Amino acid sequence: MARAKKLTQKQDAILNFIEKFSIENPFPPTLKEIAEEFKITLGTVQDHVFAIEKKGFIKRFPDVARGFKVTRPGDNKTQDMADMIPIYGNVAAGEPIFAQENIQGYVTMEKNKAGHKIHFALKIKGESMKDAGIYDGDIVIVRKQDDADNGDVVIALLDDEATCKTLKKTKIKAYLEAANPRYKAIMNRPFSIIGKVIELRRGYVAA
Amino acid sequence: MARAKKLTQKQDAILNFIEKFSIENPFPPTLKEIAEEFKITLGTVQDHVFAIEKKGFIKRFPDVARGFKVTRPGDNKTQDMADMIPIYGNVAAGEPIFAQENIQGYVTMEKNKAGHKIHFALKIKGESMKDAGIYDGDIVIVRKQDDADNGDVVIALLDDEATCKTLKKTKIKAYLEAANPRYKAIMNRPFSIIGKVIELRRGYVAA
DNA sequence: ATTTAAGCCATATTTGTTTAAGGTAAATTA
DNA sequence: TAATTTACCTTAAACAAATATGGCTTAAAT
Repeated sequence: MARAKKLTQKQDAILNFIEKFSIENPFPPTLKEIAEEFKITLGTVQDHVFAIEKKGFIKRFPDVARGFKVTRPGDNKTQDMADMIPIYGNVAAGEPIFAQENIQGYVTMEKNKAGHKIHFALKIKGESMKDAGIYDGDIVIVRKQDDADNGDVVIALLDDEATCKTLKKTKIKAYLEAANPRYKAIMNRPFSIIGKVIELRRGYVAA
Repeated sequence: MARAKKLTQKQDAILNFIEKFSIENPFPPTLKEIAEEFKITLGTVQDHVFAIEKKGFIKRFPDVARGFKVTRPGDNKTQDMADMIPIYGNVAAGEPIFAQENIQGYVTMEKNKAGHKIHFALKIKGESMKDAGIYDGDIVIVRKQDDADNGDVVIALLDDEATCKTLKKTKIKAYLEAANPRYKAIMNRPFSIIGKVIELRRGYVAA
């Protein structure tokens, strides 16, 4: 079985350069540009690139200018670009949540292949989800959807206020549960789900 | 004032192709590839590309193969504001942490705040920081630095293994503390700090 | 009515980029 | 010890790709 061999130091450095270059520029480098970076000759770069390819870390497109593709074994994720998605502050009841004035900033997120504006972010207020590791001030990234599965952490609209809770579904009914013993479950009030939490982010840099 | 003019249908189609091609391949197309796609000649493509550039939707790099950059005047929020930083897996003692083979993926991060390659990300293993809201499988974003303040969550090198702990500093000595009563503080072993945790990310999408 | 822009074409030239083919030396592996 | 791998080199040739000219037609703008 073609097990992925390890790269040598030099090969690793060159792979690094190719990747960095590809991120900082809209295209991969040429062999010559690699040669210049490392102050070696074209022929030497050929050898290195060939070796790196043989070990399976890049794919080459024959006769194609800048024809590299970094294919780290075990990572099929195409890292193209990022989207900026808005962070909405938690607002008082009655006020519109998705208002332009309510945007507190942006976070970056890997671009999703399909949907476009289906994500947004929300700043968490309060301690009701503390036992699920979601703290006051944390930011959750939400995928818009009007239903979710049992046990999902969701953003629900409750009396016109957005709240973060765990969704519980029984055969009889659905309800919202906090992750903090000091809060009780919300059983008999109407709510609607506006999205599912797909990621949590917490900053440690002092405000 | 050079206001951004609108593209014609044809120009828009070509711009779209360039963008799509750049996403589906690791490099932008050549003029010839565009010509083949639209069944027009090279010269015609030159005209179109020149027009598109003049209207500010792409940037061209002179004499550079595949030297395109799509710069839609609308989404300046997208590209230039994010950096891709690598996620390193937690490795066994003795093995190099910052090796290419150890990169498990990438996360996006807002650019600037600080310098360039001073950030990396690490996947957390274990429950030792659970009471600080850092769970197994979470990803922490780390700023490289060899010292930190009392109370900072840091990544430390302990017997050649990277570990996430809270740094405690007394007048007498510095030590590492877990955030889980089942783990005791690491008091009398040598360690070095490799970075400070500045952000936490947790994915909720099913594995 | 003249100019400008949009779409097209063809050909030639220059530059960019990859590929080919050979060689040297030191370190590692069989 | 012989064979392989790594890391370099040089030179030439082939191919890829961008650029330079120049010319054609139609529709819209001044």
